[in-house]
Amino acid sequence: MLSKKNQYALKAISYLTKKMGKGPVSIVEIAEKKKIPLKFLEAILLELKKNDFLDSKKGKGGGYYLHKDPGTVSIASIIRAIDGPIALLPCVSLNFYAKCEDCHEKSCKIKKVFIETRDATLKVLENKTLLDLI
Amino acid sequence: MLSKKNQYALKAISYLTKKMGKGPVSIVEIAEKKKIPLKFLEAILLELKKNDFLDSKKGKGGGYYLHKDPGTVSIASIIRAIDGPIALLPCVSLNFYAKCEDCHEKSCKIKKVFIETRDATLKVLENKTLLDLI
DNA sequence: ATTTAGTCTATTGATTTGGTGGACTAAAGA
DNA sequence: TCTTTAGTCCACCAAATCAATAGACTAAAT
Repeated sequence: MLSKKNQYALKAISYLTKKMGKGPVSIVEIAEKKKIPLKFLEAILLELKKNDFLDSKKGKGGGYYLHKDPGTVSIASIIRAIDGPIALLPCVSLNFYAKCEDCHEKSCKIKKVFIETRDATLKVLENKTLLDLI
Repeated sequence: MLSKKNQYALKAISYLTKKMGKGPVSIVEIAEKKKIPLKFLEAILLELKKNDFLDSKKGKGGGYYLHKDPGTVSIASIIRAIDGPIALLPCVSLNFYAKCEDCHEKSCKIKKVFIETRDATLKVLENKTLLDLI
């Protein structure tokens, strides 16, 4: 399951996608509209900004906004930025690979099942973008 | 990602599937062969037994064994027994459904994406069985 | 009766999750 | 230039979960 943080992140960025082109949106507005704890959302938006999904403007009239073409931002990339691996096993993760100890069998059948699972999952998540959230 | 517990569970049950028909296998043997901490494995096997995946025999010559047709035991069912939900959001889980607060929009687009994801994932995990692990 | 092997309860240390509080900095506008 | 607005950064926290471990108990075989 995705963490609450990730669920909030998706709600927030989806909201910003809808509001795209209408100028920056304040954290307070997003928090109220999407019912997300303010300080928690603060941290989440900052993280999304550091991962280059969002940009922000300080001071009056400031806030966060999406600065990328929403059609090019995959849902998979957002999940990876917030929660990390999408694959169910470290040894089949494309972006967070870690070899599993004692899996000396050259062709681990467990691995095979989870590669197939990963591919099925990613086929959806890599091809869905922010546009699919609005 | 699957918990370590779940990874151990899969290794253990896969080992027992290979050894099927050859009588009970002791926890100690499984622990050594699959490099799983003994006491942790103990708890895991007990849980798998309580979920009716395994049966056991006490005393000398005892141990754990698979008592079901391995072709009928899906990988999805094992994951659910140990880690719980496979879906990425509570509100799209088939077996562990929980409604998400404040998702008053009748057709939540986020939900839609994750239903599709769930279905793609389950299409693999529901159709792979213990036979695919050996 | 002894050995073997599973069962049950409970505790534990480390890490992650889901937050909160408060000080600081940059920008706009009067 | 002062005030207000709004993002940034740091530090901390309680509760839950994870990954085990310890030890006493029970059932079966010889």
